[in-house]
Amino acid sequence: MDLKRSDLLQGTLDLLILKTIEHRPLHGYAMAQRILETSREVLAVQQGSLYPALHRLERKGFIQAEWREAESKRMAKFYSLTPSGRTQLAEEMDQWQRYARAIQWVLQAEGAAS
Amino acid sequence: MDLKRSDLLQGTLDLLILKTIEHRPLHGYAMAQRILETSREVLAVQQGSLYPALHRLERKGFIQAEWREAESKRMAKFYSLTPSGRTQLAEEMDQWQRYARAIQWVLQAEGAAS
DNA sequence: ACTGATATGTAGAAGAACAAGGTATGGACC
DNA sequence: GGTCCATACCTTGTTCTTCTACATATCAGT
Repeated sequence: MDLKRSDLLQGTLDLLILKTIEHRPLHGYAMAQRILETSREVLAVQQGSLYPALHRLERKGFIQAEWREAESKRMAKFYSLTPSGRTQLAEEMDQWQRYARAIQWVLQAEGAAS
Repeated sequence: MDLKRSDLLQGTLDLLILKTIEHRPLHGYAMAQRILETSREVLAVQQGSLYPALHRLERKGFIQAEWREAESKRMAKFYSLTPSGRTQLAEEMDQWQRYARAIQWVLQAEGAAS
């Protein structure tokens, strides 16, 4: 019952979103599917996390939206990276590598001297 | 001004603490130093994060405290892993590896088909 | 007597993610 | 025509973690 209730590492959602639309615009629903796929079913982004995050990123100017017709023939909001979003993506990738490496170091540290 | 104000990846602090006392008891202050060292100055655990985390972990039964004299000749609270804490550590290490790998997969995913 | 490193702690605020709910459209099937 | 499901968007309220900033005390050295 005291199980982890978090599907995501807090702080990585923005990075995942930005990365997912790096090469082409996508709508929210498709992003979640794509992240689930590329993470091999590990990272399940909830809609209640996704949409607020998209609005946050848009407000900060990192992504911009445009209504277009999706493959399904339904209207959907396609988000694409802005130039500032591209910069942000690069920074967040750096940060992630930095933290992940640092944590790895701690996990591999020797038991220490007596 | 919109800089990341987080020194840590949310959700990893417990893991770092548990790992740091895996082989010998330590007091809080020393844990923070040790994490800073082993992470090569990357992970700076704030005192306002550390002590509440220790109390949380103790309340959950993962660690236990004992007052002892530190090298400095001052009294300090030494925390050690309980059996249940050892199990928890193993689980959190698994989780971390799982997530880190998954995120790496997303970051390395191909730009996708047309 | 003062300073700096050691050592523990709390209060308040911010922020992210989650659970759970709601709305609506298009296609397929009966 | 009616029903169902996958698609697609969104919000509200809650929980949890961490941060900033502060408060306190001891010990060693000057």
